[in-house]
Amino acid sequence: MARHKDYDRYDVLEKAVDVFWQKGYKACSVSDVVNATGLNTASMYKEFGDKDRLFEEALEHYREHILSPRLNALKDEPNIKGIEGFLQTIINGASSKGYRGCLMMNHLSQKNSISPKAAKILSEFCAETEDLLEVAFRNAQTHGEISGDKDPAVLASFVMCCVHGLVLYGRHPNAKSGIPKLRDVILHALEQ
Amino acid sequence: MARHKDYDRYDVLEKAVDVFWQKGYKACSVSDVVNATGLNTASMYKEFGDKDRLFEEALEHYREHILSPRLNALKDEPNIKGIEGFLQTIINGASSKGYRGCLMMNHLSQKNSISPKAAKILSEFCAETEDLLEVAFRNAQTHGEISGDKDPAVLASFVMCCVHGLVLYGRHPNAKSGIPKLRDVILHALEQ
DNA sequence: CCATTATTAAAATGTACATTTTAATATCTC
DNA sequence: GAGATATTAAAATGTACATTTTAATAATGG
Repeated sequence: MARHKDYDRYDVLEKAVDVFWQKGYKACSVSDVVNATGLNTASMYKEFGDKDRLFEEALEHYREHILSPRLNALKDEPNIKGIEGFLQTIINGASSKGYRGCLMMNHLSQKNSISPKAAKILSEFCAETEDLLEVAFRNAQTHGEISGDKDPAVLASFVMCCVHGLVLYGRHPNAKSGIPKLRDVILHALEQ
Repeated sequence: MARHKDYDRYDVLEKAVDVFWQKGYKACSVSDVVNATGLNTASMYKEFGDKDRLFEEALEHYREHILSPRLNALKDEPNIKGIEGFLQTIINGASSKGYRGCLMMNHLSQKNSISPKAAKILSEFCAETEDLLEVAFRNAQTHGEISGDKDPAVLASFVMCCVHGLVLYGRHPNAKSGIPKLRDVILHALEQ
């Protein structure tokens, strides 16, 4: 048998996520990832195949370890409370200093530059989130937390749209201080 | 004296906007622009200096000929009607087929890849738009179109955030059909 | 129509990058 | 510890790209 790997796949992906997040797919070279991880170029290619696969794995890692935990709140409490908690998390992020947006949403406008599989990962995560929101809104309606007139699908779409907006709007350094105030405006749209 | 140019600056910029819009700054090579315009590489560099300046000029062209006309509605009618009209324009765009987002907002998540001047153009346009919205909201309040309790700056920030959201959310082919329905939800957030 | 100057076409330069190869080295099993 | 096999370091390959240069060509004013 042969020696063991000198690196940890998890650690490598953490760093890869970091660099892709910071620079974006096109502007992030394999060398950048190699430098950030300390890993050897050959090992990088042996482990991941090519840059596309590396990015796809980084996206999966990001979803699993960064995004999914945020959805758990929505899964555990599929009601208004869960929705408000979810929204608050996004707002806290978007108004925080050094905010870098979301690795996935940052690449929505670069769908043509990434691999089809990577593009699919983005789309599917967004769709999954919107589905969870819709379920939560439907529950909220059943329990009288929101008006029966509302369409849960439309509200889910609205919140999703706001999330996209917050994530992008949070990139304006000047706008940050106003972001927390948006919470009540957004929630008000759900009422009556 | 010497011969005249064989190309038209306006036409070149139209095409450049188109290609940068389609591919994004990093993924769009100078050759791409050269091919799209039919212009010669040397002429391109003679006319614009380098890729950064070309992109900056494309952004200015885009602002002047594509974005500014949309703001005129808001300038001409700085009130609820103007705001609703502005929002409707964004919604129509985002729900249209083959939507490519906004050349400026597409690059918000790539601010690190573009020149500082280009980044400034993005920021300033967004700030200008938000200012116009705030003025319109203030007027609307003065004329009793919205409640006196509301903070015009917060509402402007909210609409701006929704615009960012619509522009990004419109990139999901599946979400398109639901976008027009968001109009009423967004407007409802402004009421009472 | 000539001299001037700008525009062009095409090739050249140099760099950054994705990816591969080569050679050396480490460690696991037996 | 010997052999097998994987991991590494470092150099090499080939391509894409931003930018420059060279040489040829066009058209304008006098």
